[in-house]
Amino acid sequence: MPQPHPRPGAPGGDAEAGAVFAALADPTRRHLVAALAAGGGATATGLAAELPISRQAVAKHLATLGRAGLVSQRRRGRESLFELDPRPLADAAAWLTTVGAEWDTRLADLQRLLKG
Amino acid sequence: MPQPHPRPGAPGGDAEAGAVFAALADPTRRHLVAALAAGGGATATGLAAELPISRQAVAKHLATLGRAGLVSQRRRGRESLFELDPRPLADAAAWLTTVGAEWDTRLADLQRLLKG
DNA sequence: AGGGTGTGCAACCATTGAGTTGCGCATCCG
DNA sequence: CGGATGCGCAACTCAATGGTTGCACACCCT
Repeated sequence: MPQPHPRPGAPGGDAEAGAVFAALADPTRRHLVAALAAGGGATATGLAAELPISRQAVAKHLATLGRAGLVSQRRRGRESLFELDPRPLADAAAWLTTVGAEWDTRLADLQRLLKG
Repeated sequence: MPQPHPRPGAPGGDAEAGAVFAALADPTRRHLVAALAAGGGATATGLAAELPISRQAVAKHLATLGRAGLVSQRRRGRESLFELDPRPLADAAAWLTTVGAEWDTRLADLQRLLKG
C-alpha cells in the first residue's frame, strides 16, 4: 500500500545486497565471478593466468568476494580451490526488482490519481 | 557445454551492469535510489535534508547515478528535479540472473556427467 | 530593486582500494 | 633429501572517491 511517506530507506536485505554490489563494482571481480560460474572451482594462480594482473591481486579480489559471501574457499593439498556461491546474487537481484517495482507502483498510482 | 576454456568474460551488457553495480555500491546512493523510487522526483536539497551529509555531497552522488543512467535531471525554475530511471536496474538484474543460471547449468551438467 | 533561496563549480583533504614486490612456509615429486 | 611449485602475509605506492568549504550565478517574491 503506497503511502505518501513510506520508510525512507530500505527494501529487505540492504546490507547483504550492498556487499554484493560493492563486490561486483570491480570489472576484474565480475570477470572472476563469470569465470567461476562458467568453469567451476579454480585456483588463484589458474585464474590469474588469464588476467593481466598478479596472483596476489587475484587472491585479494577472491578474498573480497569471499567477504561478500559470493565465493567459498577449500584447501586441497597445497593448492586452494575457490568456488562460486550464487545465493547472495539472488539477494541483490531481489533488491533491484523491489526498487524497480516500488517505482512502477508509484507511477501507476500517479496515473490513477490523474485519471480519477 | 562446459569446456575447459570458455570465453573469459562476459554475459551480455557487462559494461552497463558494471556501471549500475558501481553506482549502487555506495550506501548513500542506494538510499537515494530507494528514496527516489518511493517518493518520485526530488531536489538535491530536499534529499540532503534527511541525510547526515551536505547538499553538494548529495549532488555529487546524483551526478554519479546520472552517469550510470539511473537518474535523470530536469531544471524547474531555480530548482532542479531528479527522477529515477529504473531501466538500467533491469540490465543489472539480468547480469545477476545470467551468471546464476550459468552456474546452475554447470552444476546440472556436472551431475548428469556423474550419473550418466 | 533587492534580499532570500537554491544550484553549480572548483579547490582541497582524508580514506579506501587496486596493484605491486618481497619473503617465509607448506606441500608435492624426482 | 632437496628442489620446485603454490599459497599466504606484510609493506608500500598511487589513483579514485566521498566528503568538506567557499564562492558566484540564477531565480523567485515582496
